Amino acid sequence: MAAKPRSASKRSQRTKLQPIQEASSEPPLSRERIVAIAVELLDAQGIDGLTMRRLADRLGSGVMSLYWHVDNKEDVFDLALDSVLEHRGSPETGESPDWRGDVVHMLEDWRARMLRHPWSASLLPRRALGPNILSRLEMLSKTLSRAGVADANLNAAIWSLWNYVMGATLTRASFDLSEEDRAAAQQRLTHLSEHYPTIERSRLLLDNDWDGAFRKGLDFLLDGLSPR
Amino acid sequence: MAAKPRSASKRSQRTKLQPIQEASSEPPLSRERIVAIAVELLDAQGIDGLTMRRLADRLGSGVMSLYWHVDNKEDVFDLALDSVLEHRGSPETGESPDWRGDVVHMLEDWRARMLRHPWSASLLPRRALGPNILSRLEMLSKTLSRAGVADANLNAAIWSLWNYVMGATLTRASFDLSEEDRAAAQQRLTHLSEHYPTIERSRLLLDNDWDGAFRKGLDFLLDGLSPR
DNA sequence: CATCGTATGGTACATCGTACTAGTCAAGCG
DNA sequence: CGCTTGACTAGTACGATGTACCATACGATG
Repeated sequence: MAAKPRSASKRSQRTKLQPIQEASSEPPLSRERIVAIAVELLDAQGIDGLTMRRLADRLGSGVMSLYWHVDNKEDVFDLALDSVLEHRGSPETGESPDWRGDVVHMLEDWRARMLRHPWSASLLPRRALGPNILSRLEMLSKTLSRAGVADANLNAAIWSLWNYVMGATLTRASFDLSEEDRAAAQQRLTHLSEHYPTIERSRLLLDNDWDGAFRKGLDFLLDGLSPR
Repeated sequence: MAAKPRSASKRSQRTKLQPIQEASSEPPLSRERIVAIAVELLDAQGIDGLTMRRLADRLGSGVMSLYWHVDNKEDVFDLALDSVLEHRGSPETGESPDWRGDVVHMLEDWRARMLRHPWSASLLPRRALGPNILSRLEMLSKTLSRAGVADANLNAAIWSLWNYVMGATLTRASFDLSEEDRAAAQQRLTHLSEHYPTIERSRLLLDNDWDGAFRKGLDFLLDGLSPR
């Protein structure tokens, strides 16, 4: 009666030997393979490009076979997101004297990883507390604590940095997707410069130095966070 | 042959008089009515609860009639989002001496509006440069400029605040939706306190004072932004 | 009366996620 | 050896969805 395993791990505990799987075509299905191909598909076709049928096609399997390894499509999204946020805890946990540099480095890596897969930003609005995220939060917490941030401010400080990174990534990803919209917006804006004179003058929407702006804003925030 | 109007305004220019529309049941369709009901539906049923069929039902119209007023479902989402972000430019544009208070007030209003419609956060990842957002950016820009932020830092400052608000709203909305997940996470975390000792100790995931944390983080950021 | 722009809505279709069901194959056991 | 069992694969089918296409209705204008 093949009881469908509960939502948790049903991954092959890889008993003795995998049955040779002659070189014919496809390796056996596995969560890892599903997630990997899902990410490929998302990278290539965007968020709407991922359908269970396409995923199965690319894996050379039947559609319903996926559901043995995965609960549903939501599950695929969650796994794909988590795989993008991968983070191996730095081995030198916390004796570097340059705490600011450490924080900046970790957060820039975080942002860069997500921007390499722009669809990940639009998946953020779902619960996302996988081990990778927790590990990053832990690193933040430890470093800030070490830097002398007061305990009463610690949580607020962590969330501030998290929020900033999420917002910046989201903004960057969505603007990147629609370069022409931005042009159109600036167009409209120039046309309506009577309504929005200040942002028109500062060319807010034409400024393309996203990385620089991210770094600068992060510096503002860290300036404010630094214990005085 | 009834050329379908281009994507722009086809809204009734309300020629002379609407044809009485006897009290039978429904007022005529209009963009405004569609958006209003869409927001109701989204509030009640969440993002997946909005379907064109349901929308038409609630409006007492046929499904395809919607498409006269609206390009497609994406369009409905965009309009709904914009309607949530409504912003009437403050009449006292910029002579208040308390620039910090002005900024905080506007951003808190922004966040509050979005949290009143939690689905709006998950719509953010799309291009969203409607007039309401532009108006808020303009206000930010003007106020910061008045406060003495250097021109070279102005754009970065604006984006920092924007990013922070977006991230904070997104985080808050997604955590709010899954209270039980948070409990489960903290459970898992307590269990794995060896891996995440610092955030376990600071009870990061149990801290419920979102409003306070938002305000505190905003203060950090504004501290860093303030010209020295 | 004829024509046209505005507006409405029914039918139909392709596509989606996935429930249900049946199948295959290897390992364990009598 | 045959039988069972459990891990895994897959075809079929169903209900839901967005929307293209088409027919229609009606007031205003000629």
